[in-house]
Amino acid sequence: MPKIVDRTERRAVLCQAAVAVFAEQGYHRATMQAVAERAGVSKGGVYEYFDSKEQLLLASAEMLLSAAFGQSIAALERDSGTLHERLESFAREALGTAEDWSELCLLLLQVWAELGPFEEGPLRTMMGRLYRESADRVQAVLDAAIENGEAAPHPSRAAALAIMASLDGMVLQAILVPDEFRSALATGAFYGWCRSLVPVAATEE
Amino acid sequence: MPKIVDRTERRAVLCQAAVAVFAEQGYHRATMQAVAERAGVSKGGVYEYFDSKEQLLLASAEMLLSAAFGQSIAALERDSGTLHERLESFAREALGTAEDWSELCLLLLQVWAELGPFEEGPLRTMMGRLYRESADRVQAVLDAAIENGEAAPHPSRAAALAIMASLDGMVLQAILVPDEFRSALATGAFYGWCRSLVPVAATEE
Amino acid sequence: MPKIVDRTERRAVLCQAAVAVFAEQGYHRATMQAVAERAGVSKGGVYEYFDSKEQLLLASAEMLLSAAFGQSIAALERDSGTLHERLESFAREALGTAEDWSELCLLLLQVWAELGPFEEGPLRTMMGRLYRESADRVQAVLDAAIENGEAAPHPSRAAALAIMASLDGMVLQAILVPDEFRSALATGAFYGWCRSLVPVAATEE
Amino acid sequence: MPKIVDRTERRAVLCQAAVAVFAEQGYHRATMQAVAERAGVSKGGVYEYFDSKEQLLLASAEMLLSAAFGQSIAALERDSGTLHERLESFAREALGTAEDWSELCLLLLQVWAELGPFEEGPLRTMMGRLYRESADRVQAVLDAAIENGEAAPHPSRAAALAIMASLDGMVLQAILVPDEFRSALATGAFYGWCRSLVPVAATEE
DNA sequence: GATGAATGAGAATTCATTCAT
DNA sequence: CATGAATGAATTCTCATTCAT
Repeated sequence: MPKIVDRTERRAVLCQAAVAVFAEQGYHRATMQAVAERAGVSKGGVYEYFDSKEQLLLASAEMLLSAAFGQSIAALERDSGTLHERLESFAREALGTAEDWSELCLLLLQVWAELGPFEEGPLRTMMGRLYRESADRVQAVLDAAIENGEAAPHPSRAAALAIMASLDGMVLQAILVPDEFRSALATGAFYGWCRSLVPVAATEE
Repeated sequence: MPKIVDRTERRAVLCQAAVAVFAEQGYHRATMQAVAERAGVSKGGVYEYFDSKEQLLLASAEMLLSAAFGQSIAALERDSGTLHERLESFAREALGTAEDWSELCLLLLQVWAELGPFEEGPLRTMMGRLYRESADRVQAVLDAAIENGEAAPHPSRAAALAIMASLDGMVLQAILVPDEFRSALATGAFYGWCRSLVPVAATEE
Repeated sequence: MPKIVDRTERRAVLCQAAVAVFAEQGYHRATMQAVAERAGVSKGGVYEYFDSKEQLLLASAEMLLSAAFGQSIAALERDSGTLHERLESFAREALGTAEDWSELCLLLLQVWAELGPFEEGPLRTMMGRLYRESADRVQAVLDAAIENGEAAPHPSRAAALAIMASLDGMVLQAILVPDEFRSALATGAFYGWCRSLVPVAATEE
Repeated sequence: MPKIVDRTERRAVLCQAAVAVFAEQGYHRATMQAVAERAGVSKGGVYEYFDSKEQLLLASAEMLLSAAFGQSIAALERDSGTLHERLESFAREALGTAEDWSELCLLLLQVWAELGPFEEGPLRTMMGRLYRESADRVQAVLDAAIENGEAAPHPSRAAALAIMASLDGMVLQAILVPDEFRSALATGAFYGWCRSLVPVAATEE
């Protein structure tokens, strides 16, 4: 009669611990020991659920990032509200509040550093997929807005990528120049950028 | 009479080797041995010029990044040409050609990952200073353009930070979704974003 | 259920190995590798029980020296026998037999060399405490003997320190001029010195 | 026309520097660099005069110790004064003043630690010779005193070795329990021990 | 002779991973 | 399943020694 544990649940707990520790100490400086302790399990226990540190990073990153990206883009895909309103919601969701955001930013930095210069690798694949999917969804929203005349016709892929790029640039500002980041947040700067990148239809102005 | 060596020159050579190796393998995976070999010196030789791996990263990053940032922003600060022309030059300089750019991007990712969540640390200080200085110089250009009526009055700090953020976001695209990056480059997307972020004066249009 | 190990027992085994290796090769020449091999564990295994080589020396020295000092002084503190008899027992215990003694001497030399010129440091503290405690106990025995008239009244602290000093001087002779040491041992020289340093009461002679 | 330097003079300067550095930092922690700097020469320069660090220790120790031992024993060998007076002079010379003494003690500790458990080795040979010569000279003084009736007949070799041992024990106290050492010095304890170890002729008392 | 840059053999220490219990 | 003791490869950094100038 083996102890019944929900493996999925357990993996999630470990991922959360891993995210916290990796964000705090950096992926390479963090030890499996530290992750295990944070999760309240033994060092060896982690290996019941993940084959290696690398896989733990992969799973942790995927869990956190797909949730975060999904949530913010969902705000853009809502049925209700004008495009501008939804862009503003998106900006608010994406940048969120300082605490979670900070952990997310720090983990992103760690993941980015692990991408490496080569095409291969599961981390690249996952991150690339996430990036493209996110850009696709943003672009779809923009295309729909162009379709129904809310936005002026413009290269929507470029705009989508510009929005993505700005968002990532904000990640860095949050970490590197937090005071500038906070004031940009307060003045709604990121939302403003999104707006500038998406020309509205002439009639709507 | 000891062997004559130009210590500054020597440090530069080591930094170049370090940049290449750190970009290629990642800061933590790279060994001092590998850097030394790349530079054509012995393991111990590196320590004649840098006290630790950390200091090597700091010096390497500072050397590469201040050169790269300086060069591209200089294009923006030129006397000749319209603001738009200079923005385009800036974009071209900043994104440059694939080879050097790639190394720069990869090193940036490594440096970002080393920033850590704490306020302290020489790497943070250096990077923060570089970031602020760059933003300051971009902003100064925008302010001058507003002054002489080339650009419409607008919050220039926000625009400067938006340009910086977009640029950093491009770094990531270059590594993470290189095909999208290349096509964005081909269509002059980054330049377009800079333009959208800087509203021109009504008369000039 | 993890492998059951008695950590205290394990530390003791490692200390014994460390004592042997440090005595044989000298503290600085000895490698952690060598200690580990002597103890039959892997290099990393030592670090499960001691944080550093320095701490290993500290623990090893404390274990060996407190045992050795304690044992010999205990012979002096016995209830039975005259002061002279107990001084002789003490001398015999302290100088013991060649084998253990030699290891003890060699380790002492290593520890002394690590004391350094500064007041601070756990090794100094431990050794200072051990020295004072030993001197205190010897002095207490002398005071008791003065009290009950077995020994003539005399500065007992000075005598205790003289005995300690002579003993340490013997350590050096054992290593440096072993033949003289052995003949001094054979003629009971050290015991004789102790006697000369402790004037007997007039009536007892 | 080679620069004329007095090699013997130069060696002496280097030895003095070596003594200071070895005493201060310990033989193994001290670097040749540090010794060279203290002596005001270049790192490579030391090797003009000594083939290795080990030889530098050997020469330094011999220079310092033979001078120190010689000087104090000379006080014992003087023609003028009673044995007791000369014993007192000896004690004063040997323990000297705190500063020089401290350096001497610290170097002794370092040398002792380098003796190693084996019979061979130039350091052992030198130190053994020095020890025996010193003991011989002390013994000769005692024998002469016995001869002329100043001291009672007694095993003079044992007394000489006891004096040597006590002296070495003082070295340790000076380093390990400096406060006890200083008070022992103030009360003339060491001289007292020497006296107890050398029974005077009955008539003299 | 003197210099100090360069070398490279080591040594302490860390930590992902394994596996006996 | 879970534990945590043990492993050992890998890495940073040190420093005695050499040698071109």
